Amino acid sequence: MTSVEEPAHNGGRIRDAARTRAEILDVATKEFARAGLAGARVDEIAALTRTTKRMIYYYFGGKEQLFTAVLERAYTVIRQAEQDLDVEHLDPVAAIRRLAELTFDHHEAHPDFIRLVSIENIHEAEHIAGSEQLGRIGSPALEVIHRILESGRKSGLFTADVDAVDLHAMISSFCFFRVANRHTFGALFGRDLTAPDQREHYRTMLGDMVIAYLTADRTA
Amino acid sequence: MTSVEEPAHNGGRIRDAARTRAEILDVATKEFARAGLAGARVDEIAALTRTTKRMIYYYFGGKEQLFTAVLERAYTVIRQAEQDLDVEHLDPVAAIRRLAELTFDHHEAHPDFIRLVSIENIHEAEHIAGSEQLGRIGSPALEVIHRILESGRKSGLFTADVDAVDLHAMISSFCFFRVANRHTFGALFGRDLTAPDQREHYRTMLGDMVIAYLTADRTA
DNA sequence: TAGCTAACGTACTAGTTCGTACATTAGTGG
DNA sequence: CCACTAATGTACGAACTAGTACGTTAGCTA
Repeated sequence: MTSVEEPAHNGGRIRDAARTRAEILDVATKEFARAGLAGARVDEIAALTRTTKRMIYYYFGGKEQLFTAVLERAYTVIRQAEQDLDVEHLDPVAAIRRLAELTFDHHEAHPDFIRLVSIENIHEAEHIAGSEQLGRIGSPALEVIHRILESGRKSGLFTADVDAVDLHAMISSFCFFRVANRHTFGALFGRDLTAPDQREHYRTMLGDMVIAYLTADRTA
Repeated sequence: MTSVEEPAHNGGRIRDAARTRAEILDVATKEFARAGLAGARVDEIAALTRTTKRMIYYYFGGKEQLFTAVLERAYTVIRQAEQDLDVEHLDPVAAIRRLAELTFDHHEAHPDFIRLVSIENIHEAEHIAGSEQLGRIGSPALEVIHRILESGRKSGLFTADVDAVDLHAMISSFCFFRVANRHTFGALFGRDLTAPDQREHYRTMLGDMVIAYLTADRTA
C-alpha cells in the first residue's frame, strides 16, 4: 500500500513522475476509502500530496479515472498475495483450512481495500467493468482451490457439491462481512467482530465451518 | 417499503403531514441506496416527491438527519419481519435451517436495505450510534437463535461452541455478501451470485454449511 | 550549452448543492 | 365563521467543488 518511501532529498522541488503518481494513488486510496467516491474531495487529495490538483488531472484525467486507478492497484496487491499461496503440499483438509486462514488474515490486514470494494459495489462495479486491466484476470486463488477440491473429492474426504468459485464466495463472505460490517454489527449487537482477543475464535470458526461443510456426512 | 398507497384524492393540493413525511422517506431510501450519503442529492429527492425541498428540512432538519430517519425505518422493517419468525416448533436442525433460509430470503428481497447498511458502514455507523431509536433494540432473531442453540446442544445434536450472535454473524455474512458484493464478484469471477436459477443452490448451500458446522463430529 | 519537452504550479471559473428567508394557504378550534 | 397555526411553496444565496487556461522550470539531448 505504501509505495513512497524516501523521506526527502529535496530542497528545491524535484521532478519524479513515478513518485508523484504513486503518492497521489496512496493518498487517493485513503481518501476514497474514507469518504466514498462522491464524498472524496479532489482538493483534499491534492492537499495531502506534495504536489497539486493539477497533477491529478495530468496523470489520471479526472476523479473517476483516479478511482479506477486506485481500484486497479488495490486489486493488484491482492492478486500478488494470492500468487504467493503455498498450501498444495498439505493434505486437502489442512490446505483448505490454511487457505481460509490466509484469506481471513488478508482481509483483516487491508480494511481500506474492503471499503473500496464496498464502495465499488455501491456503484455496481462500473469501474471494474470499464477497466481493461481488471477485466479478465481471475484470481490465482481459484485455481489453487480447484485443485485442492479435486484432490479432496478424489480421496473421498470431501463430499460437498461445490466448485472453487462457490467455496471462494463462502470463505470471502465471512472474512469480508467481519471487517466491512463491523461498525453496524458492533453498534446493533454490541460485539466487536474485529476485537483482537476474538481474532483466534473467529479464525477457527471460519476454518471449522468450511471443513465441516466440505466433509459433512451426506449419506442421510 | 411502500408506505404511500392512495393514488390521489386531490385536485387542489391536500395537506397530509404523515403522507408527505412517508413519501419523502420512500424516495430518500431509494436515492441514498442508489448514490450513498454524499452522492445523494437533496434536490433530486425533492423532485421525485409530490412536495418540495422545503419539506425535507421542515420534517427532518437536514440531509444527515434524513439519512438517519431512513435507516431507522429500514431497520424497523427488519425487526418486524424477525418478530414474525415461527420456527421453534421445529426440531433444532430444521429450525436453524429454516431460520437461515428466511434470512437468505429477506436479504434477497431487500437489496436497498443491504446497500444502506453498506453505506452506513462506510460512515462507521455514526448515524446508528447517534440514534436513540436504533441505540439498543437488539434483534428479536437473536433470542430465537439462542433458544434453538440451547435446545440443540441439550439434545446432543449441536456440538459447536458458538453463541447466538456468532451464528447470526455467520448466517448474515453469506446472505449479505451474496447481495452486497454481487457486482464486483460478478465482474471479477464471471458468476452472478443472485442469478435466479442459482438461487436454490445457494440457499441450500447456506443451510448445509450452517448445519454441518453445528453438528460436526468433534471427537477427533 | 541551447533548446525542447515532460513535469509541475497558480489562479480562476462555471456549475452545482445544501440550506434558508419569506410568503402563502388549508384546515381546525373557539 | 373567524382567527390561528401547521403545513406548504417560491425564490434565492453562500459555499463548495470539479475541472481548466495559462504560465513556469527541471533536466535531458543533440
